[in-house]
Amino acid sequence: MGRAPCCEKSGMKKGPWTPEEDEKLIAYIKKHGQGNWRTLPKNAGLARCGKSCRLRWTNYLRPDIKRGRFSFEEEETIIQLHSILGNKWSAIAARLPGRTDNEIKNYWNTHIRKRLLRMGIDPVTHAPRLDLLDLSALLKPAAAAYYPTQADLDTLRALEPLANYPDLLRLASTLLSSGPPAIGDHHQNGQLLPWILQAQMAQQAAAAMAQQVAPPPQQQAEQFMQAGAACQMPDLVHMNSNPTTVQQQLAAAHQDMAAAACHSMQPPNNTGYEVDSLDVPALMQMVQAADASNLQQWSSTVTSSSNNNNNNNNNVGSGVSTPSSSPVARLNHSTSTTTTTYGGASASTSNDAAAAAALFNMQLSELLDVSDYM
DNA sequence: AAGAGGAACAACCGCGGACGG
DNA sequence: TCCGTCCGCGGTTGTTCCTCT
Repeated sequence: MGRAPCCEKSGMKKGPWTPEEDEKLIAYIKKHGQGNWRTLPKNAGLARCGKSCRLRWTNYLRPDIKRGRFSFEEEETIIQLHSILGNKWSAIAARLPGRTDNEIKNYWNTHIRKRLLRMGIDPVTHAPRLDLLDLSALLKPAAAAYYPTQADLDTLRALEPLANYPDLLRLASTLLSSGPPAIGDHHQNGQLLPWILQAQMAQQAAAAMAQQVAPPPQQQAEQFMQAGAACQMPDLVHMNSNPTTVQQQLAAAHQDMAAAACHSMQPPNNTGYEVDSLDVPALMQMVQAADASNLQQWSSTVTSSSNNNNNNNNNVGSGVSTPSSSPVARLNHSTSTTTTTYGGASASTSNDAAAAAALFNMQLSELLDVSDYM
């Protein structure tokens, strides 16, 4: 299959184009328009193959090409579209007026891809890179105050099943990247073990519940709501002490994770972003309402959303969100949901799973290095 | 100031679908 | 239906520019 490269004929020039060649090509296309690329070079007096002419024209000489740095909105659009379309550069370029597929592809490979990798996000799947999440690193921030024992390492090993919940792991990654001080606010002296232990309890409880006859998701959500209400746990530091029921354990873990999420979602003060005050109780209630299966379902949304072109999807789990002002947001968001605040947007929704998803949904704007655009 | 290494970008290569004879 | 050609796409390479030491 395939065909022989057209440029292998003798006499065909390769390499960078000269201004004279550019002028010839532009003049010819202005006069005759785009047409048969194979015969064009001969007619235009160019010692190039038609393919080379076409690429030069479409990627560089076309008058409607917008050159220069990609705007933040363009970049966000690219990431959003890439999470849906994959490496369909031409399809992505079709939604970015003035940008060529080649330009977008190059920009992706040289800028965005590296940035996502730095953030621990797989640029192919747009999911957290589980292979890079070294759970032992969870202990490092606390190492100064707490030297891990063998039992702690066993605890970490027990956490392995959490890989089923990549978004929780992303949360852990975010915790790591946000550093000990933010965590220390809720965990004394920056110790992560309480959080880890609670996550482990959540995992065990989820397994225990899975062995029971699983009620419908809505019923499960109600159970968690009730459990959350039964637990008096505004005290985030001590709420993990002696939970007496499976539901309490789950609720406790969920609550602590919510608290951690609240902290992890607060961008550093020097980003220039303004974040509305977080309604922590409301957030915790949402997390309590979202059972493990819902979270898993939410996580799986990433792959399902990339397999269909459901314009109603909110891209939950993709790690990418888009301001409502962007072209993609106009495409994908049928509601008037605002994404500029973390807590308020979801507190009023009746869909608990979606609310939890929104809770964990990271703002791309904050994840990206905004200073590039300052 | 000069060289090395990395980043950025333009251009090339190979493949495969579409289409007409 | 088959075959050859055109065209476009995605991946890769090569060159230039920039930064750091």
